[in-house]
Amino acid sequence: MTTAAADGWLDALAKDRGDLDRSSTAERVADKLRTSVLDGDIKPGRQLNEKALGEALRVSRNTLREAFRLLTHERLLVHEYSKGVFVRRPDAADVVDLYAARRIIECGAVRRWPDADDRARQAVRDAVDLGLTSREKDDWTGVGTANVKFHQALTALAGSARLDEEVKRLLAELRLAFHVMGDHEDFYRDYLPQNQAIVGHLDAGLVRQAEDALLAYLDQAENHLVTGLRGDLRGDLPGTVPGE
Amino acid sequence: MTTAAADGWLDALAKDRGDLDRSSTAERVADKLRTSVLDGDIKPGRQLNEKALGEALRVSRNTLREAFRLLTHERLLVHEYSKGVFVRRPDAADVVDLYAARRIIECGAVRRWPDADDRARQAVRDAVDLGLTSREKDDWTGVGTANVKFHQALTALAGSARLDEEVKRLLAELRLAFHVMGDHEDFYRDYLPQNQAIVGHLDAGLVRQAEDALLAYLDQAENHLVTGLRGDLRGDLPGTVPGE
DNA sequence: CATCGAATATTGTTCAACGATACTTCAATC
DNA sequence: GATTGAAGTATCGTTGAACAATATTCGATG
Repeated sequence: MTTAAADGWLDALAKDRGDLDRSSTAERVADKLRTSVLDGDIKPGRQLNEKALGEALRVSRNTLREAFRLLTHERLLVHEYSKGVFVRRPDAADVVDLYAARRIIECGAVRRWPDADDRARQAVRDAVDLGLTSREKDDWTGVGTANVKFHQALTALAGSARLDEEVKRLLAELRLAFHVMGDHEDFYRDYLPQNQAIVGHLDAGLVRQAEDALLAYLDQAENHLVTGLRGDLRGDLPGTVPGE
Repeated sequence: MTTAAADGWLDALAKDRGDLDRSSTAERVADKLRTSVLDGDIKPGRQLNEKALGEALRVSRNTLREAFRLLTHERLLVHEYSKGVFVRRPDAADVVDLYAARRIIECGAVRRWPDADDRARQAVRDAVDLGLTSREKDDWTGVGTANVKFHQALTALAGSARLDEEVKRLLAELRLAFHVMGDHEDFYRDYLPQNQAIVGHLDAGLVRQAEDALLAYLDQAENHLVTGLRGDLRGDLPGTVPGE
């Protein structure tokens, strides 16, 4: 046995290496576009012109299209044949679908709290703590990201990387819905105490109550978004947007 | 109002139209490759040469690469930078991850049986019936597809198209695992009665028992696959495969 | 026999070109 | 005046070629 347990530094290197070969230009372009879309710099419904974007980012149309594929699969962009790609514009039906999925996944994951890995459980507590400290500093953006971390941590209780990926996609898509209805920054303010309560129940061993609290949160958040989107009845067109 | 509620035939047409614009060569190539991979015609671990495949399918490298992207996102192919794309070869860890996800999603969906749509419930029963008639005809391939349909129907109880898509991907990936361990065609034979039992419990209103039966099935199937894969210790190389 | 390095093969990326499709404009028709 | 139909324009879809970057093969060398 040359690969004894003592010299595990090889594995450590192998793990770090994962960030090295992430050098595909298409992925880098996708990263750039992803943040622009998620931050709301490119509004939902807006078309992404291949030629213009390619010239702006200094990449060829082909690589740009590969980046489009990546983001299309993440449901951040929609591709209409012979028309082009557009920033996704989720509607009320999408939000209902999204929350149906979240209910299944997150509640199922919470239920596995007793069987979950210790680090996974700690990550849930950490996410709530991060939200608390962010609130003390009046950093509401931080509260928002902490909330996302919280739900990702809940999902991770299930111990499936594939599920984690899917929830990541769902939450990113949800962020698009926020931008459609105009980005209320105070959205997460009311939900921090609920996250706290969920963790409290879990640490007390009351898994069922935690699940109910999570369900209540999801119902409330869904309702918030759906009513917000229903009130936003301007422009059914997927393509052009008046602004800019 | 010219578009009165009376003439809803327009909406019906609009719904059917969805199949018309699905005409991208990259997608058609992806369809072809997908069936080849899922049917086991292209073995897991095998590399897909761009030039050779492009000439065989009469498409350019660019479009072929777009097809690769699609299938890579479906986790049927893996892309190693500067080395090429290979048919995915799931290992035991993958199967464990896969079943962790299935447990969460399918059990959560089953639990929503009482709230589910009537057609969704009927689809579950139909899938079991299809399995029964296929078995009577000794059509074991049909039994296999019926089993897939059954679990997709269970998932559909949740009412989320996104969840349905994810489960579709999970099941496709699982099919790859079958091919890795050598494709036991009698795999589904033992599981048909279990599906029957699950539906029986559901129709009797015993949702909890149905969930337990589903869990038992998933444990059993996972174990089946994991032991099958652990016994298959030939070739860690992702690329070349001795055969052909 | 291990190592190094050249030759070869494959992938990564870009570009230019042309056909196909959708959108726009505007005239013709009822 | 509204609808229909026909150019014209802009964009996308697909291809082929080209070169750079990287991996693999294989022979030479010590």
